[in-house]
Amino acid sequence: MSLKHSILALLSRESKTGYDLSRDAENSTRFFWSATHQQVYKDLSRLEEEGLVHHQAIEQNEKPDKKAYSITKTGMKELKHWMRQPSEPKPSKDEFLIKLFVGDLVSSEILLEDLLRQKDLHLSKRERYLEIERKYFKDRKTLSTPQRFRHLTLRRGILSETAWLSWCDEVESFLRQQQNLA
Amino acid sequence: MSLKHSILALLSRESKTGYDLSRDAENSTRFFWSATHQQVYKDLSRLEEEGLVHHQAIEQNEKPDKKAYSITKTGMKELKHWMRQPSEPKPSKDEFLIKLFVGDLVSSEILLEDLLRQKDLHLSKRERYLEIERKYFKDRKTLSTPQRFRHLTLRRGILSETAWLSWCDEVESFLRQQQNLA
DNA sequence: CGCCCCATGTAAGCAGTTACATGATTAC
DNA sequence: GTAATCATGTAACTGCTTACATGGGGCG
Repeated sequence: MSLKHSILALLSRESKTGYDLSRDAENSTRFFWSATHQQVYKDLSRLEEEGLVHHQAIEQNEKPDKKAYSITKTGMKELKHWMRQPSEPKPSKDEFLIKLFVGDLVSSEILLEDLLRQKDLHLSKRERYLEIERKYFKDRKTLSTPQRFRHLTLRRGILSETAWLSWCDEVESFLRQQQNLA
Repeated sequence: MSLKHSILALLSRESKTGYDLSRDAENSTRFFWSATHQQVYKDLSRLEEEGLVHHQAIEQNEKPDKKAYSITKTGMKELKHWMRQPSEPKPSKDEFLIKLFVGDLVSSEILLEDLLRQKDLHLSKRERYLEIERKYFKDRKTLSTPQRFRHLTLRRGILSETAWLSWCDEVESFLRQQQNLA
C-alpha cells in the first residue's frame, strides 16, 4: 500500500517518469522507501487505472521515448486523505539479529566479520547523509517549509544510523572479548 | 527466507509448537521478527517437508491436541550454514516518513497528533525493554554466553527506540513552532 | 569489445496478510 | 453470556522480488 502513496507523494512535487522514480528510490529517499523499477512501473499502471495519475508520452531522439507521469486532482485528494490516517509502525525484521540471538552456535570470528561489514555500511550511509545535510540544510533559518520537512526525514536517517553504530560498538567489544577467551 | 530461519533458530533451543512460536513472535522477539500464526504453520509444514524439522503429536485432555516441533540434524546444519552467510540489511519502510516528506500538504495539527501517538508507542516499547533488561540482564558478569547474546538483541531494541524518541522530539518542536506561526 | 546509462516492460514465483473456520475450557 | 486462552489450519489475495527481454548511445 505505501509504495503507491510514496509515488503519489513524489509526484505531488513534480512530474516524473518511472525511471526517475526508481532512481529516487535508489538514491535520495532510500532510507524510508525503496522499490525496484518493475514494481514502480506496475504501480504506476495501477494508479493510472484508478485515475490517480496520468501520463504524457514524450518522444526523444537519441534516447528512448518516455512517459512523464503527473498526479491528478483525485490523486491529490487521495494522498491528503491518506496523510490524515494514523500511521502504523511496521515491525522491522533483521536477519543479523536472529543470528545473534543464537550466536553461540557459530564461532565469534564469523559473527565479527559479518558485524564489521555492517558497521562499515552504516558508517558510510551516515557519512553520506551528513554530507547532504551540510550541503543542502546547513543554515536552518533560511530553509523553506517543504525543505525543513525534507530535512526532518534526513535527520531520521542520521539518527538511525548513529544508533546502529553505537549498537555495533557494543556487539563488537563483546565479540572481541569472546575471541580472547577462546 | 528469514522467517524460516527464525523458526529454526528458536527451535534450536527447545521444542515448540506452532502456537508457541506465534506467541514468541508477538512477545519476546517481536522487535526483530514478527509473524502471524498462519504464516508460522505454513512454514512449519514446509520445513517438515524439507526435513529440517519434525513433529511429535501430543494428545491432551481438556485442551486441544498439539504438535511439538523439534529441529533435525539437517535443520541444525542448515541453520549454521545460513548463519555463516553475510547478512543483507533490509531497507526499512516507514509510512510516517513519507507523510513528513510532503508534510506541507496537510495541517501541522494532524501530523503532530500522529507523531505524538507514535512517540507514545516508542516510549512504552522502550520502557518494556528496559524492564526486561532490569529483570533478566541486570548483572552482566553472571550471564551465560547464550544469555549475553540475547541481551545484545535486546540492546538493539533499546537503542533503536531511544533513537526514535530523540527524533520524535526534533519533529515535535518543529511542528509546534509551525502551529504557532499559523 | 564490453559495460554503463537511458527507458520500458512481462512472467513467474515467493512471502506475508486478511478473512474465514472450528471447538473445548476457563475466567469475569 | 461473552471474552480470552489454547490449538490448528484453509483460501484468497496483495506486495514485492527475481529472472528475462529489448535496444540505441556514449565511454574506456
